Formats: sequence, C-alpha cells, structure tokens
Amino acid sequence: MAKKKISESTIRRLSLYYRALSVLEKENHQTVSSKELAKREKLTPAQVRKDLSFFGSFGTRGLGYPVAELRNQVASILGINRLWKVALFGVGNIGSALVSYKEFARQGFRIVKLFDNDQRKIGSNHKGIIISDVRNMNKEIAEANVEIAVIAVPATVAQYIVDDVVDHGIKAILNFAPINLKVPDDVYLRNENMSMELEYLSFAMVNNHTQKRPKV
Amino acid sequence: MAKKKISESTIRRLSLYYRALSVLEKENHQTVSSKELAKREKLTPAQVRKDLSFFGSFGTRGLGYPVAELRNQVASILGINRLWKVALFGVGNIGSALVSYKEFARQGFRIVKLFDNDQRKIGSNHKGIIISDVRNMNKEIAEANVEIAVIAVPATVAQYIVDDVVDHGIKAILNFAPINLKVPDDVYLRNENMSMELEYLSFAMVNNHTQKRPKV
DNA sequence: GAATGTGAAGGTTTTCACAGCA
DNA sequence: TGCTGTGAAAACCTTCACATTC
Repeated sequence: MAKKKISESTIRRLSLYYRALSVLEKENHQTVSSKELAKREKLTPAQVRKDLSFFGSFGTRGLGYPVAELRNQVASILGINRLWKVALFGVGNIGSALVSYKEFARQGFRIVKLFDNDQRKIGSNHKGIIISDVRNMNKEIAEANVEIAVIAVPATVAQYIVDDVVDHGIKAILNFAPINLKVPDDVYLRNENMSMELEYLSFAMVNNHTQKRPKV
Repeated sequence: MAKKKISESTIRRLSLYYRALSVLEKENHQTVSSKELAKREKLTPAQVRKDLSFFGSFGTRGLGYPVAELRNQVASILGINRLWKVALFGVGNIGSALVSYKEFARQGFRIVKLFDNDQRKIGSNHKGIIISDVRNMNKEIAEANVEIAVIAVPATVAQYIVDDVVDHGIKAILNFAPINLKVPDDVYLRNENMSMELEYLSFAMVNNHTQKRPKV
C-alpha cells in the first residue's frame, strides 16, 4: 500500500481530508460524498476520489464514504493514529507559541522536551515542561524516545542545532528558521516559512494575480 | 509584466530567491549564477533561469546575475519593495509570537494594529501596540490604512472575524486558524497550516516515503 | 569559456468521462 | 438513480539542450 509514488500534493491534501472528516464526524454525518468533501476543502470531487484511490477503495458506489471509517483510514495512512514524541528547540516567541498550539496535540504530536541555550530559561518550567540545556540533548533525546525535532531557534544557530540533532539519530525535522538547512539524505526535513505566504499575498495584490484554487 | 499565468510554485520560489539574494548581498557577492542560486535553495539552475525569465532578462551571459539589482527586481515583482500595513486578529499564543516575528518586518510587513475580544487584553500595550477591541475594527482599520489581515483567533470564531474584515474592505488575508474560511472571489486568502508539515513528516516516516526535493 | 534565455521534450498532476456497482 | 473508481486526455510544470551573448 502506498508504494508507488504518491505526490506531495496528495499527501498534503490527505491532511485536509482528515481535518474535514473530523468535523463531519463531530457533526454526526454517517457518510460523505467526494463532492461534499471537495466542497469543504475547495478541491474537486475527481481529485478527492483519485487521491483516496491511491490507498484503497474506501467508498460505496451510490452512497459515498463512511465518515468515521475513512477518518481512521486517513489517520493510519498519515501515520497519525499513534503518538509521536517531539522535542522543541528554542523556547522563544515562536517556540512558546508552539508549545501551546492545540492542533499538534490533537493530531498525536506531543512536545515532550524543550531545549534552549539561555541560562535564564534552562531549568525553568514552561507550561509543565522543564526547559533543558541544549548541550544535554544527547542523553535527553534518547531517554524520552523523541522522534521528531522542531527547530525554532534563530537562523544563525539553526544549522548547528540541526547537525547535533541529526548526530543524535533524529530522522524528521520541522524547521521554522528562515534558512535553508542541510541534512543527510535519510533525514526528512520540512520548512515552515511564514513570510512566504505574506509575500504571496503581496504579489497577488500588486499583480492582480488571478487566483486559482491555492495549491495545498 | 507578469501578465501571463505565473504558477504558484514560481511565486513561492521567488521568495526563496529573495532570501538567498539577501544573504548573498550581505556576503558581498557582486554576481551570482543560476547554478549557485539553485544550490542555495535546493533547486535546479534551469528552474531558476526559467522562473526569472518570466519577468525579464536580468542576467548577463557568461557572467550571471547582479546580486543587488536582482534582489531589488525580485522585491519589486513580489511587491515587497514597499511597506504593507497589517492588522493582527487574536493576540493569543500564535498572535503574540507573530508580533515579534522579525522576518515580517524585514520584508516590509508591519503589524500596526492588534485586535482581540478579551476585555483583559483590550487597552493594554503589547510590545508597543495598544490592543484594540475587535468591535472597533471598522474605524481603526480605515484610519490605519491596513491592507492585510492576519487571523490568529480560535477556529470557532475565525469565520465571523473574516466576514467582518472583508466587509471593511480588506482584500488579503493570512489565516492561521485550522479551518477552511470562505471569502468572496476578489479577496486573496492564504492559509498557514502548521500541522500539515508535521503530518507530512509522519507520513514520510511511516511509509519510508522517498523524498524528492520538497515542493516549495 | 562561461553562463543566460528559451523553445521543445519529457514528466507529473489534474480533470474528464464513463463503466460499474449499490 | 447516485456516486465511486479509474483509464485516458488534457493541462501544467520541469528539465533538457543549445543558440546566443558577454
């Protein structure tokens, strides 16, 4: 399953389906058509059906998809039907916001470790988690079974932190620093670039850019 | 200029070029080749040349692109060679992080207004900006010449805020709430969905997904 | 020689349209 | 009848390769 080449866009849309299905379930819908699902996430019905068909036949012709079941299936495809332990590096503005960001927890991403290099922060309790010295990451990452690192340190030091994190066996990194990080081929890296979306808006306004459905 | 159909991917890559060019300028490079620019942002030289060629001929054959000049050109294409006034709705975790997010300011996006509905916050000074009552947005948005709204309120109220914001003439919205907002056709809307990237990492790990260059 | 700019080729993703099933 | 699942077609995007220019 999922062994061909699934496109990045498809994976990102699965996140949207998951979100929509969660809402539908809360609204007590039993089934949902590709049309309705598409409408809720501004996609096309054909797109929804095609995306899902890469992973199996989850629907019933004439009826649609069973909401609760499909939601579980999508969770399982995305790998979020389990708990992921996350370490956060850099408890500054962005970092502290992420600690309280409910969506992460809701999807099974639990921040279990906070690291910083500021002596004034180290040892203090931030929303229930003691902030550790980044120099102790070796021991602490292993002890806590952390599998994902979130980088929220300044761009100037991000590469150093990432090098260390990679040395300590982490294979998945989400980076908020506005810099292009280098990682080995077997490490998954994703970037969250918040200015990029504002720049897109700026471009659109200045150029009267006719907007298609935004790519997900 | 830029009147054909420029793809979303191209626009997003322009943001990357801009960032790389800023670094190159700081490093005192006079010129840069498409090869070097590509390397810095993990793209291909042909891609870089093609993207830029949609907007003009900025390079010199045999030499490359003039760094400072190209940076200005890209800024002008993106519309960030000017100041954009931004209003932020929701001074919670994410909201306050964004107020201090240096990258926004650096690219010409200045948060000039903060709105909240929490009486305890309204009237207080948050990092130099007085938090306004969201019910006064009408007057205040106009007075401050705000052109972009950033939505950092809970998902449950995001649509109401957006409806108001749209009523008051805002044509560009950046949404951080995990919900699909409805806006009229002439309003530009972009979503920042931070769980999506974590879900992508999760999918990749669970499925041993062979990663291409991440799409920008 | 070095590197851009760009048609044409190649590859990928989306949409179409319809057969097939409840 | 209604809606899925899916090959085929269409649209879109990236890469190639080379003529062109400095």
